[in-house]
Formats: sequence, structure tokens, C-alpha cells
Amino acid sequence: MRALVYHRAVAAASHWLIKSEPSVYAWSKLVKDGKTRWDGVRNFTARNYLRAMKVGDGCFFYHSNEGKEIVGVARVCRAAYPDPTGEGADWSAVDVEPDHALVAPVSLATIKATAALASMQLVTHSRLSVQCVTAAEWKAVLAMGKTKAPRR
DNA sequence: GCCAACGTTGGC
DNA sequence: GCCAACGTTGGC
Repeated sequence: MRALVYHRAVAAASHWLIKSEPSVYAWSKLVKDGKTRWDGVRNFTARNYLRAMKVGDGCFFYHSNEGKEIVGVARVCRAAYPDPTGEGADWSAVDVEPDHALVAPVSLATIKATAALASMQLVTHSRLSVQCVTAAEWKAVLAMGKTKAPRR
């Protein structure tokens, strides 16, 4: 029983948030491309989150600098592998594909003003480009974005 | 191993 | 465009 519970916990999807400046790589570009390699991450914490991602995990797609809002949900379609842009250093990349756009994008201002979301890493670790999201935060943002949780 | 200098991110 | 936050680098 204990082993089963543990197994379920490990197998359960984790939730993440990935950031991009729309002028560099926008959500609309991901939709057009169908999938992309999430590479170029050069921060150890962010890299470790990439390595913890599993195929099927959901990622909020956040537009930094312009927009400053969560605009969609992406899905991990290939787990971490050596970043081809890493020039021999120990960096990682994953592949992601679009799942669906939020009907109502959730802005940073709204997140800061919402008690249940005010401790998201988007607020507390604003410079981190790959973040983890709790199950409660995941649900709350999807509800505010007027979308249902993606199926695996 | 400390810490000052520096570079980058990203909100405002 | 400014600047605060903060991760990284390098001198000692």
C-alpha cells in the first residue's frame, strides 16, 4: 500500500512554468511550430527543473517583459537531454509542444493581487526562467484562465 | 572560502 | 531607460 502510494506520487504529473520574451519566442510561434526545443537555459536551478520534467508534464507559458502574463499551457514531449547549444558544458534542454491557450491570460499583476498565487515563484523568484508550480497554483491559474486541466 | 565586482534579467 | 535583485566570477 505504502509502495503503491509512493509510486503514484512519483508517477503523478508535475507542473512547471517556462518564460519567454514574446519578441524572442512567443506562444504564437510555439503554436505555429507545433513543438520546439527549450534550450539556452544557463542557470543551475532552472536546469535542474528541466531535468525533473517528465513527458506529459504541463508548463505554463509566460510572456516576460511584454505582456507579463501566462498565455497558454505547453506540454513536455521529450524529457531532458544535453543542450546542443551548451558548447560542451553540462546544460540540458527539453522539447515542448502547445497544449492550449488560456481563454483569459493571467497577468503578473493579477497573480500578485491573488492571495492563493502570491507565493508563486513568478513573484518570489522573478528572474528564474524555469519554475515549478504547485498543484494548487496550477488549478487556480487554470480556473482564472477559464480552461480545464489538460489531459495527459 | 569569502566577498567585491560584474553581468543579466525583468518589472516598472 | 532605469534600477533592484541576484547569480556568477575571480582575486585574495
